[in-house]
Amino acid sequence: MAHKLVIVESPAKARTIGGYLGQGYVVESSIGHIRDLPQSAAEIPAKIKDKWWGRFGVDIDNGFEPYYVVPRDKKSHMSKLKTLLKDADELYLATDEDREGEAIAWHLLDELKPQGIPVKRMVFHEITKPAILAAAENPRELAMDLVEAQETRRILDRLYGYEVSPVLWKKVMSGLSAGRVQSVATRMVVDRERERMAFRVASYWDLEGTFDAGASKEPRMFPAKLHSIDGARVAGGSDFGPDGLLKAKKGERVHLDRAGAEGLVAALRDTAYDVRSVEAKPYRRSPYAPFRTTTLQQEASRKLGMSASVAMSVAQRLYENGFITYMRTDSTTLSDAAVGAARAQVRELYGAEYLPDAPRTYASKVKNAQEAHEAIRPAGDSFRTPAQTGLTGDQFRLYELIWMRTVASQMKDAVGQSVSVRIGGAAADGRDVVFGASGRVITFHGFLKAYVEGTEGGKRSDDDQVPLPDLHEGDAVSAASLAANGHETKPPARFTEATLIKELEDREIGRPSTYASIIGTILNRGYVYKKGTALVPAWLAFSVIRLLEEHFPRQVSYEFTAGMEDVLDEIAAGRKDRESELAEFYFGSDAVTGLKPLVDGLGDIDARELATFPIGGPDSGIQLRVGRYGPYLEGPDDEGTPFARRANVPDDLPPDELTLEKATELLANPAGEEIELGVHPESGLQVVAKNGRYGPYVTEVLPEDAKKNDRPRTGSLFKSMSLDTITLDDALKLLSLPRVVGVDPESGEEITAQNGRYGPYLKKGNDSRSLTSEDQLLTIGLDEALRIYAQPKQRGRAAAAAPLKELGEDPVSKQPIVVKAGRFGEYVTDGEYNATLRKDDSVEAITLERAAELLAERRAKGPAKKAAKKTAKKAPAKKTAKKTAKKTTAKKTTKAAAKKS
DNA sequence: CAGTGAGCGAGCTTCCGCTTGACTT
Repeated sequence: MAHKLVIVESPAKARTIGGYLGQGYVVESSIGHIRDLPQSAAEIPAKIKDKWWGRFGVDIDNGFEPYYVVPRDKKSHMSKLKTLLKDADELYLATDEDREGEAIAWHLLDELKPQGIPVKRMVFHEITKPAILAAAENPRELAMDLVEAQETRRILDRLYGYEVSPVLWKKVMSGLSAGRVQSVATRMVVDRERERMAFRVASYWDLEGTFDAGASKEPRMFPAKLHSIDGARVAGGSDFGPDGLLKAKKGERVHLDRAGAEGLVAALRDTAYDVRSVEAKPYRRSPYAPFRTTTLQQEASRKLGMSASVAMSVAQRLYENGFITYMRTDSTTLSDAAVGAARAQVRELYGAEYLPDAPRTYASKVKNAQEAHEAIRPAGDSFRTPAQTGLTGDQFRLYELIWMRTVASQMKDAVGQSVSVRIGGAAADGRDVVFGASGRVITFHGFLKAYVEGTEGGKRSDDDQVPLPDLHEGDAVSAASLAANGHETKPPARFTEATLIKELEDREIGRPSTYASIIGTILNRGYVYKKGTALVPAWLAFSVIRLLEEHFPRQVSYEFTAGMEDVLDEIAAGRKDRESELAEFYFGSDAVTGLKPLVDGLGDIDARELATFPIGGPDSGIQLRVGRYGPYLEGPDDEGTPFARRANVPDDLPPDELTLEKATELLANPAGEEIELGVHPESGLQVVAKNGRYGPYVTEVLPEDAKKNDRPRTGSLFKSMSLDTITLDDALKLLSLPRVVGVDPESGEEITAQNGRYGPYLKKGNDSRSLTSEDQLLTIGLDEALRIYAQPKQRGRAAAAAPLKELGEDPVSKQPIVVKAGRFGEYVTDGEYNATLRKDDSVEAITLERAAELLAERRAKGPAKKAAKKTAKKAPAKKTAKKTAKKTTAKKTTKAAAKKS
């Protein structure tokens, strides 16, 4: 039976639209993008693997032509779509009408290759029956310029991420990442912390009083704050800069200290006051726009305490079950049906007096908004109240929030009056002193009756009312009480998930579908960690951001994405082209330095210097260094040699709390967490257990008068031991290592047993043998040791690893294939070739077919053994080369340092 | 950052955006 095939992006949307279109249409979804650049080495097509640009999946030499692949988990879905297309007499590409949606439509076309049937592009911005029917009636052509713009974005992000990340692997730490969005997000967090570190606290005092307007007034008492003295404003928090100094010129502000404030209180003891001025202004507040992704995330955080990712997954469930419209949107527009539903609900719940005459519309505040969807609102042509939904828990609370916000957006303004009053009097010493009071009275609540936005950090909320008595100029008032209060200025607050997302959106960085995952990325990389709701940058982020700022300033500038968006708009409009824009970004032009020359010219970045941060100024002799195992401090030892003593920095110590005082304290007690186990019966020294760079170990505490070259004995805990359970007995055994097992009667050499980097082993001169268990270190006797030495040195691990699984015979080599565990993880081998299991494989799930496939791939790369022999010969040379390279870098560093000094 | 004797299957990390289940517990 022939039908028209309609493809949208989301399965939930496909269900709804299928209902609207009815007979004759089959509506399916693409489930997002269906193709992408190859994500990892395993996905890169064989024919481009050897090209220098192969790892990007983009033919940089040939117009930046992308190589797209259908990822493995999308293949079955694509064959499903192909099957549906076979019986279709028409294809409607109904993906979202934005840059990404247009690209998905084109990918579908390019991959499905429909033969001999009409293909139409169908677009709509709201999922209502009339809108869908109208869209089906009025299809358009694919906008290829828009697709070009999307490809430019995609390729630029790939070049950025895959070119800059490896720089970090080499210079900072393996596995790190950089990207157009995540690096700027990280930079924001780091910059905020830098501001906090540079912040100098200012302290200031003021006076607060309760004033009495007389028995006839209601309210009779009201609060007021000191405003000015002899015509000069009293300095408050906002008058101080981050340097702790007054921003205003002298004379314009009075800076009160404690003595000044308390003196003024005393001088005002008998003062009579009168009202100097009363200024009333109308207060009017319009409702907030309906939710889009970012505002929903912010309010879910402020009011419901949900993280961005939790809010999104709860919203996803609401969407899939038909309670709300799509939750990843940058639009605040409501469909006509939604406006009607909201207005009906206002009339019903609050009455006609809360309903404005005309529907309210909200223009998008987001500059690069693509508006493919509606605002986030309750679904349907009439809204269900939260109680009518039958929802519970988080879904209920989030639905209620969305429902209230949507209804409130169609209500009248809140109106009232705000009043500002000045009260003056003369102090005993003749100074003229003015207090100020401000109040707000809301006479008509309007939308505030339904919805009040949450606030950050104690700011005044929209519906706060502070009533003042009805005062008039010249009225006499008295002070019922006066108090001097001390205050300190506060550094700028750290970002939270919600405020960082807001900042990113304001700067046009990131998209609704990615805001929550951006936070996830910078948390996962260890750039940032959470302390309560605050995002705190790790020292690692300081290193990385410093490198990026110094060497990729354009790419990590806050304006980079906004500039890119402008270019993409030009491409979408057909005024610029992909190739020349990407060429400028990658190779550079007269105006900008390209990414490739930047990366190629990085030879002598001094990784050491990047990771070093002076504490308390350059002359303190104390610095923080970011090492492979986390941050640590270097400071002067007892003889004053700078940077000679080291101490760990606790993982959860925020950078702005690492002051010179704190660093000195940490250096004075570098021990960290020590567990005292008791006294060594022979040496009389205290034995302690602690965590070190190589894991938990025990050691002796040397007395204070120990010579400088005295080193305490140490020993790693066996794997069977733990810091929680270790006893003094265990520790004494560990400290007894290395243990002399005996003397080889043949050579006269001593055989010792000890623990090392590769586990327990025996040592006789330069000849070593691995042991199978750590306990053998304590128990092995001379006879057994000699027996071990009698055998030839084992290749590989001491015990030949038994195969984990036998799979059967390889179809090509006719050899049995087995799975083994190796140093680099599990692998399959037929005895000649070895192939490591990929990410998606597991020992349990692997089949003979898959193993044969892996081995075939491996074989295709050429003879491993010959290659291995070749490299074995080459290897020493390579090592030497590396060493020389290191030396050269070191020399360069010294030169650079010399130049500087 | 406690200190330490090999000889081996290398292979891969990473971007941003668009979407859901697939897993396991």
